[in-house]
Amino acid sequence: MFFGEYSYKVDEKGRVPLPPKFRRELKEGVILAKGMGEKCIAIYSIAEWKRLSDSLAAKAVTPANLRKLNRAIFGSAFSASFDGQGRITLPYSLREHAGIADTAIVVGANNRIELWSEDQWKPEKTSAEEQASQIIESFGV
Amino acid sequence: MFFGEYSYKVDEKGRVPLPPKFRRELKEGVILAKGMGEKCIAIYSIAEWKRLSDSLAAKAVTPANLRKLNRAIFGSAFSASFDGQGRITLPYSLREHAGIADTAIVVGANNRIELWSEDQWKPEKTSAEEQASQIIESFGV
DNA sequence: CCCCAATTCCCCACTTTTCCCCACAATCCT
DNA sequence: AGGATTGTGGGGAAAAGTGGGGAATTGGGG
Repeated sequence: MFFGEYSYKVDEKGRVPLPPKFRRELKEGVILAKGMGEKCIAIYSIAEWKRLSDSLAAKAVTPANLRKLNRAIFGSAFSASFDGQGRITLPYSLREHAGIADTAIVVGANNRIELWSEDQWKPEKTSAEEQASQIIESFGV
Repeated sequence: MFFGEYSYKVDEKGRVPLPPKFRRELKEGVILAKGMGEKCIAIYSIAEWKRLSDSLAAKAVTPANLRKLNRAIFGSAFSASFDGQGRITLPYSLREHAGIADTAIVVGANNRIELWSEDQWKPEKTSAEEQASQIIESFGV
């Protein structure tokens, strides 16, 4: 389970550290993927990635459908592992998709870690918090 | 279950003690979160946090909705544990959100502990007491 | 086929922050 | 009154954040 919000520098080589608490759950490496629907990078543990892609594949009804799905899912996914300093290297295509230049906001989101550019994260954060407090108000959690 | 109101110093490192009575229920550590809607820090036991986040996540209707909700819930949460002196360290972002500088008011609120700055707490306290007495009146407890 | 350039990967180094331990004064309980 | 617990402060060791260098690898061009 991942939580918390952190800010890290991305160096010229596209390397970014993850919080130590996250690393401890990800010793065997990670899968990087485009954030589906959002302009961010999604990071999964290997196990979680398998679970996700399996459950997605099970939903494909026709073979053509499945091939297309596989292309979308696996085509934008990369595996990565940590260097001695606890950093992973972000492929250029993903950095570009998320608009990440020299600073990355690392957000724990339960079963997933997300990387955002500062500019994209600010509005997303406020709108997410608005939605959450609306739900709290109306359902009285 | 948490009761009472206490006042503690927050030192330069952002550490704050919790009342011994609270600590005894929280030996396995705590989850710190933003008080949604209020300018305070909310503290939960691990078990209570899981219960809350699960019941919130259950309210999401679409996958995009759930992703956003997870961002708000998990993104603003941090885990913390006690040092040998019974203190926890408050992340800077949470201290800032609550406006806590060198003094924290610790308030027991049933399933939750809240940390307030002195300035924010005073008006909140009076308005909470007013509302409480109104509610009690109208329900005739 | 060989060589060179560009990239990737791994290691090293430095600075800052965090974490854990120790210390002392005040308070509470017996 | 005395011992144990609690509130508060600080120091030092360890870890984390950041930056860079050089060997290994890859790909393309001569």
